[in-house]
Amino acid sequence: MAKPNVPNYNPDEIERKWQEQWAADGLYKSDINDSRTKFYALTMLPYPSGDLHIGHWYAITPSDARARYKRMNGFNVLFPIGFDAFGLPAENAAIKRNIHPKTWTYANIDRMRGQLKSMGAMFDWRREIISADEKYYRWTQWFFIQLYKHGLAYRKMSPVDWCPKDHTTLAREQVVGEDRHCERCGTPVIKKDLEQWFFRITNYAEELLNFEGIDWPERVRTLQTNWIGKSEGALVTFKTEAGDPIEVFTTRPDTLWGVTFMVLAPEHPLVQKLTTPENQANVEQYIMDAQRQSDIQREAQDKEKSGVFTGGYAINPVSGERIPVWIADYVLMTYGTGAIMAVPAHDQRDFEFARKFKLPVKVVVQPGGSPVLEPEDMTEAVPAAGALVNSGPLTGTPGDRSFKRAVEYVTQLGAGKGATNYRLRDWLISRQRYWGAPIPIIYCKTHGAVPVPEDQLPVKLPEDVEWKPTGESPLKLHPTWRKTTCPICGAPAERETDTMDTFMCSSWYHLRYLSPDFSEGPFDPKEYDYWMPVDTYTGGIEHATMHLIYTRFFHKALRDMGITEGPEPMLQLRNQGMVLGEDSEKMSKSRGNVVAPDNLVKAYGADTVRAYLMFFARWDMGGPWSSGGIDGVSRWLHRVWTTLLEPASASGKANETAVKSLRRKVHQTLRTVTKDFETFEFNTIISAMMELMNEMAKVKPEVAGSAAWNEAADIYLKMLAPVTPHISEEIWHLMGNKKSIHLQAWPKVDEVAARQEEITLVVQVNGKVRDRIIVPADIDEEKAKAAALESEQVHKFLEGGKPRQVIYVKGRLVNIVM
RNA sequence: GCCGGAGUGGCGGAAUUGGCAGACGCGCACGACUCAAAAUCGUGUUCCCUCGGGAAUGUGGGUUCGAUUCCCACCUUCGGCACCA
Repeated sequence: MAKPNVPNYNPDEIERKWQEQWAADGLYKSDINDSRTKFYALTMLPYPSGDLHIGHWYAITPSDARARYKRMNGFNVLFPIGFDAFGLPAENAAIKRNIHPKTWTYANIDRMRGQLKSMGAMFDWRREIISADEKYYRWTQWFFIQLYKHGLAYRKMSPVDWCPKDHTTLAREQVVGEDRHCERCGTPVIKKDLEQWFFRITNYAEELLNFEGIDWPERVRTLQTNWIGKSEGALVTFKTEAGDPIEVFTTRPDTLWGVTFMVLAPEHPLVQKLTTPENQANVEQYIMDAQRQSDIQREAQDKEKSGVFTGGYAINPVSGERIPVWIADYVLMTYGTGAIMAVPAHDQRDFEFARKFKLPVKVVVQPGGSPVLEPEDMTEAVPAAGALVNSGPLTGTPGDRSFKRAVEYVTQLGAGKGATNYRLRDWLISRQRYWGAPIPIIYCKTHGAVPVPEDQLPVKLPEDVEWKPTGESPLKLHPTWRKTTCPICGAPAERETDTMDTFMCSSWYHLRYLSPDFSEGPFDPKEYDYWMPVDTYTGGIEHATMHLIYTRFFHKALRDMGITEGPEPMLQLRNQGMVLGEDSEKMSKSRGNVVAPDNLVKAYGADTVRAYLMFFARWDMGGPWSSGGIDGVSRWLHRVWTTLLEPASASGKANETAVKSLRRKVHQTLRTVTKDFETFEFNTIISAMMELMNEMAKVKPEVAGSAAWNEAADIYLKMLAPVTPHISEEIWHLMGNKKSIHLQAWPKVDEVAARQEEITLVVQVNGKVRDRIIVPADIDEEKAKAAALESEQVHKFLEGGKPRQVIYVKGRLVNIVM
């Protein structure tokens, strides 16, 4: 094995040693430095669930490697870490084990901090944040108050999704699946009416659709765009016979003359008034059924249309026709106005409803080229645009203008206007939970909801509470906590007992990293001016429609208050994929396919785990773990160790071509590694490095000791440093260097050395490769073609015939077409 | 149903975006070292073959001198949304 004077590669020992040394040297302190360009690399902060799992390693270590690469490129890099420490799992776990959520959470943080340190990442631990710390949530509460003062936080009674097991309100995004179950525990959710706090994220719907100037993955932009769900149409007001307005949103104002009935959501406020006595019983029954339906598991997608007639009528404002008003659960109170105009001829859902309840179908659009539509013959709706028919004064309007003319017409009539509707709803932030930041509001009999004065923040979360589930907000049950006085009049008053959604905490954590101990405000403006915006944000795609929309909204809202600057908080976003178990299934304890990083680090060392995670899959795709695959990476690092450290066995006579070809390979590799770091293509960084090591090991007997060899070793270690920081530091020092490798500059490509002097020209006949010839790289077209035609291999296939065409692709191939 | 990914050897994956398909690694086979094994090193490894070649990147078509790459249709699969008016 190793020669006597070369130590064995012992990852455990050197990793521990260097981690301590780096900490002692303060190697990774990131401070403002006006003489250097900043780079803010942010990775999504973990939730302290107990142990760091392989997914954390997969998200964090390649991000760390890239941050290190940026640092070696001269940037002053900030790569901070912290813990998203409030939230439901702490309460669930605490209940199960009968320990206080705070105890559980902070114990987990201590363990995970140690595990994070074992990664050897370049975190500046002075900047660590924990969102459950008082010094943190003081400012979460402060932001709530700013949003409140600027009219962006409001309270309303609202039917909310409620998990009967977790006893908490769920956001729409926390209710998943066709059966609408709780994201965390899988229990089907029920509805409950509660007074809740909301943020007006919908004010920013339009701006959130604009991704100009930020480099975010297409996928995330599409997810967010669909989530916001913009549609253009018109708001049109129908009137009941009693004169009450029923406003509807339609994307097809051109079909207004085709309305044959209206449908209200069962919860619509006008239902009671519209319902005639003889329909009362039916309507009430239907509303009850509909409510239960949302309570019980909902049936599959192709549910039969259901509904009942209220007995009431409305007047079509454009035609004056008398329109029957129905209620049905396919109309949702939460989208649009909770009422629709039904045009069965041109909308499939309305069509099915009309057929089922024998309501009339009236054709008002005749698509060009198809036979004249006859309502009684139709088997489905015809949603296409076309010239208007049976449409009063608009009859004959061509399809490309009918939308616009219809909007103009209802506007003139005073019966409506063009409108934009969004699927996005305001952000519900109230949680009837203990382990969160208390909402800093005081309710006074005289003054209503009063924000807690800023100098009284934080509103501290009491520790002596009953945090086990009772169905009430735990803070409500505390004997004294809620009792306080009104900040305005001093009269006895009560605190809000709900806490905030943890997405609120994570909407601004990137700002707190800037100055975690700052007490004059949420962040030190000096730090903000230097570090913001975030240059690269990395994390999971699962946050596309939650955290990543909330944090954009937050930034924009704060910008409008003059707290932040610029249109967006994060300039570039990249998502990593997921590491699956060896069985290609999602890792889970019940499947028994969980890969524990701690064990891997023990067995192979952190460097190997880091490199393997970068190597085994495309980072944005992820894939199944392979316990055999990691051996290949481990072998490679051992090879790096011995190849660079063991003295050459034979006395090398460095011949010129060997030196040249080594230098060429080194600089070509440097070029691709540099490019791949920029583009997050981590897997090909490792394979290029492996390839170069294979080459170096091969030529070592010839060139070891030469200047070219020393240069190769130097560049190799610097390229390795971001990926595997410990082994590269150790070899670097064993080779006699004194200063840390992590303070070295990224090497520059020597373009002359990298230049290929000879190339392999592929010679094809009719598109099939028949020969490969070595030619000078700068060969011109004439010579290349001539050389190709001279090839004996080619002659065999030409069979004496004359080429019809000869195609030359510079530096690549000649294709002879017969 | 709609939107968006993905489909390449036994396996994970590469391919400068229209130009040598299968880099790199795993696995496997053979060899060297060893009494032996492990480790290490070396060689080979898409399939078929009559050893001349031929076929092949989910399937079928198209454009092109040339297609993993572009276009059309379809299949499989993974995510997201879903009675959105």
